[in-house]
Amino acid sequence: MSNTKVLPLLDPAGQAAAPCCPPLTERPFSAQEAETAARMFKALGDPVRLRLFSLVASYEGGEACVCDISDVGVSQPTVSHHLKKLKDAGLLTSERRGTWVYYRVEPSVVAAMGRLLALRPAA
Amino acid sequence: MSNTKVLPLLDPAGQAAAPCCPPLTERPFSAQEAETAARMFKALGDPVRLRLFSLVASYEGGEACVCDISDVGVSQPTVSHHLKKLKDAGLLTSERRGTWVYYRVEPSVVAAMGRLLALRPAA
DNA sequence: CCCCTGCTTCGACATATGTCAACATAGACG
DNA sequence: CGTCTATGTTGACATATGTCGAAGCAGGGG
Repeated sequence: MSNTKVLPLLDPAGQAAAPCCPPLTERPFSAQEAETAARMFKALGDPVRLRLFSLVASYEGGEACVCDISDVGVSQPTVSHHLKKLKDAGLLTSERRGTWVYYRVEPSVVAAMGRLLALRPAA
Repeated sequence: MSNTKVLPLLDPAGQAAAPCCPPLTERPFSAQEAETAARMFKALGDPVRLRLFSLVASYEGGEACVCDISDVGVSQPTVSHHLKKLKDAGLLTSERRGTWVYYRVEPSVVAAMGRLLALRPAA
């Protein structure tokens, strides 16, 4: 269960890993920043994708093959389609090992989304 | 007239806004949890809405009237339409004061989204 | 009282999206 | 090779979404 690296989420210094955007409260987003960030949020803006994503994220070992997470109430091609969207958005990565394809979460991108949502401390 | 719904995300009693869902990594989302959370992410999944949201979030005093943030490249009715979506998702609140309508961020909902994106420290 | 300004709602439209069945591809294993 | 299993791709289709112009509503001054 132990692991090797500290996730960038907890790093107080600005991370170069996920370049997209500053916190929402810091300044208005430019059109291009908004375009980039919206793509990530849109990827999580579907119930089926969100379930698939949480299935991968919470799976033992931090990765899951498609066969492990296909039971979300839609057909197999649809699962594949959604996984591709999550991958295109940078939220998941995939790797084929033998017969199966394993998906895992891309921590830096998720951490960037989290930082983007940070609000100002005290109002 | 339209299918405007009561906000499902805000508990009228508890301001503490029951965070809809556990962190993504804790366990797989149920269908209903995914439905609820996806609505929030979807609201931020459009570039124009994200710009409007960051405009409000970063505006001096924590609030902005529509006239202050209408310059995002779409028509004024479209701005109003997007603000309504953000409001329906529970991300913004609005208040009319005289001639102008002011929007501000609902911090508890944004915070809940942030918590949802938290990754495990070492997994 | 009437009209002007700020904002929302309506109606219409083009495009994007989610979904499935059918087909295609990639390895594994006889 | 042939075939089986696990995934991905294609094509089609219904629905959702983003957008605009026009019209409606609410307050504030003249």
